[in-house]
Amino acid sequence: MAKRKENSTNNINREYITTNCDAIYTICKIGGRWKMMILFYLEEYGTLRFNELKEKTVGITDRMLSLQLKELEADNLVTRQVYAEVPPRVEYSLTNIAKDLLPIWPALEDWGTKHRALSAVKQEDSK
Amino acid sequence: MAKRKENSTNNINREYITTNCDAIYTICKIGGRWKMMILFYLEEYGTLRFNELKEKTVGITDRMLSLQLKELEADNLVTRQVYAEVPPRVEYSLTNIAKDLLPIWPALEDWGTKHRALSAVKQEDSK
DNA sequence: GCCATTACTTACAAAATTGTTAGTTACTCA
DNA sequence: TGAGTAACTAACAATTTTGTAAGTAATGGC
Repeated sequence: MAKRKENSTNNINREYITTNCDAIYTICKIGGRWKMMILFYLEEYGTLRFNELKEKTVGITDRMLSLQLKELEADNLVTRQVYAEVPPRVEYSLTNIAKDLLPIWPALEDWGTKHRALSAVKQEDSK
Repeated sequence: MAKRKENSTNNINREYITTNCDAIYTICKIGGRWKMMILFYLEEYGTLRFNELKEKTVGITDRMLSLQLKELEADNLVTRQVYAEVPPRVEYSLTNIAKDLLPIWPALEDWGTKHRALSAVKQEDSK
């Protein structure tokens, strides 16, 4: 997200919706293109440096990784540890509240798996 | 979503990610601005007409409602019943696979509630 | 014939997100 | 002196999503 126009209808609608529904609020927090992948890898490895995340996250660019990490940090889902070295070393890891998301993951995956299978069947049917 | 450019990096990344992670796939299916609200109201009322959905979904326009419903239908989350009357009557309701999402809802809400509370505290702290 | 009704669609515009390319910083090591 | 490194940032462009405003169709009732 770049800065948003405070008073655009678009932004007003988003605000209204996320303020009134905590489930949508949740989806918004993790809905960025690369966010769930980042969370996933941080969960798997515990702590990762910028470049390590970049290698694992196929297709991501420096810029997007930086943006997504910054948002995750601002949302308190990820912590950023800077070591005063040169070249720099920066380590990212999950916060506790981010870890609280993990139990929901399997349910999301299962539904996705099921839905995908169902869609595949429908595709076949319509041949 | 309007039609996508098949071979844009943007689209390729999305495809790749959603193809390789069912949890992200799930989030994508329900991530449209108004989709969760629509699903929510259909769950609450069982069946709703276009205009009924529009009244309940504060801020939505005809166009957006139409778009979101069309995607939900294409994704098999919503069924569309047309009655051959004039003026037209069209009724929307949830499919079974959409209903399978409902058990995940509370977990999403709880996390959102918790995260929001935590953020509020942080706001206070930094004053 | 004219209006009202419902569920849309169309053409356009604004806003938000994502991607591309080329830096920058500050220090270390050869 | 000059290259190399890690973790970024900046300027810009493309793509995607969302919103605005104005129509359309078919029919019943006046």
